[in-house]
Amino acid sequence: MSRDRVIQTAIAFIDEHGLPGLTMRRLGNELGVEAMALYRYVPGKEELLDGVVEALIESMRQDEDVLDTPSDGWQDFLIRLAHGVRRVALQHPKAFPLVASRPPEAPWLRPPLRSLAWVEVFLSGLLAEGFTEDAAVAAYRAYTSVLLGHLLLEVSNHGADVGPLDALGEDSGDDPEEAADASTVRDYPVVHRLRAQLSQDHAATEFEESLEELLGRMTLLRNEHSQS
Amino acid sequence: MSRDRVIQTAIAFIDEHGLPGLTMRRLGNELGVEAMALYRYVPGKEELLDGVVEALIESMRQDEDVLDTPSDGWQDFLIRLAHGVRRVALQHPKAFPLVASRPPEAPWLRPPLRSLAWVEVFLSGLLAEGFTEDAAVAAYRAYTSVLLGHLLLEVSNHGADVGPLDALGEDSGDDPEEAADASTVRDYPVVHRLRAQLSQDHAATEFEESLEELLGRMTLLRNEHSQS
DNA sequence: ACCTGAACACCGTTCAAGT
DNA sequence: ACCTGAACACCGTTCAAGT
Repeated sequence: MSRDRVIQTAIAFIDEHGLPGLTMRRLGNELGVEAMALYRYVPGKEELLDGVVEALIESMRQDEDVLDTPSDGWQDFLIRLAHGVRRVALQHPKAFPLVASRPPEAPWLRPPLRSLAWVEVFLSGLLAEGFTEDAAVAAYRAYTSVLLGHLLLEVSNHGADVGPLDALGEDSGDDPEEAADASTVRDYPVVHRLRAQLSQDHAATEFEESLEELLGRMTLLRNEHSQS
Repeated sequence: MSRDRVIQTAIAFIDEHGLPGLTMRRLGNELGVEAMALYRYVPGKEELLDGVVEALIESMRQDEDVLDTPSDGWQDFLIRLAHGVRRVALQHPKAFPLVASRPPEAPWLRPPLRSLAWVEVFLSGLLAEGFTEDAAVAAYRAYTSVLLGHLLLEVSNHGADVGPLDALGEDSGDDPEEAADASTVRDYPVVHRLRAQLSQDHAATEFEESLEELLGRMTLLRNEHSQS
């Protein structure tokens, strides 16, 4: 038993049962122990969740496709990092919203790149590639904003169920074909007509396009001299 | 007493005490009634929160600067709408994350524009302005993604405190000057050096810039013939 | 018609006590 | 050193009972 085992088990539990299902008592049970025993390894549930977030983003360190430092240009570097974050999000769709919703340690540690270690990697990578300090910081802000918006939406279309409360064994219930019941949709003719298009999943290509756009914006940033 | 009064009181309560502080029992108390009385107006806490989300975004209807239909071009239309959403987010920073985290009724009702009514307004506005159906749908996706990413980050730097759990009367504690304690920051030289820049708040101008970029992308979308 | 009291099955967390 | 039992102060929710 160790802090790390507690946190890894919590991640597995969230993946399987959803965030609202995670309980100190149930997590203890999963580990073959009473809930009170967990307090030896973690100060409380809040800190457990912070540990989960940290473990998730730190898990990118094991990802060989994510670089510590640019080796083939800053664009390649940022693309690899973005895909690394996306992989984490898609592997843990029910846990990822925690990365967005836990209060950050500092206002400038922005989800989803919210550890000092990764911010350091990001900024020093760009500086090494010729970004000014102001441009690197501006790039960090734009980058996190795009990743957060896209991944949160993508993940919510997978296993979301992330609200502050929700049943543990919730059976998905309604036929997906008629979610947001049809009688209401019919009152909105354009939505009704575009139903098919709206339901299509283009998350992957949208991600690539947003990323490309973002890199384009950064190229401009990089070549500006002053950044207000 | 009415469903609406319950929901409005819930919003005010969240604004003041934070999301984790909201409890059926405390909300009843706020209304001078026992918790059990609320169940006459709302089926449960889940539905209460859904009602809060709906009330928040529907409150934009009262906003005179937000148009129902484009009157001065689609760009003006979308800019007004974006500022309307941002105003709601900034007026209710502690409640806004609910808009992002409640499971959407359908996968194509994307936060923060997650009501049929507003999606209808959005899409029919763009169609009336010469967008093809595919372009309008693609625009909806890009637009929601940008708004969500930016506003969630902006709001989390205001009154966030939004995690699934948190103390009610949490005293903000640490000197903001030294959040994420300094001894650790010193281990990351670039972050340490760029501390000042990282702490600056450029949310408003970043918002305008992202929006401008987004509209630029949409102009291209609008002029394409086929959209895969 | 609207609200309440009492109860149920849960929570997170503390702490003295066991081994 | 590590875990447990019992307890405390809360939750959301149900339901018979009050007025």
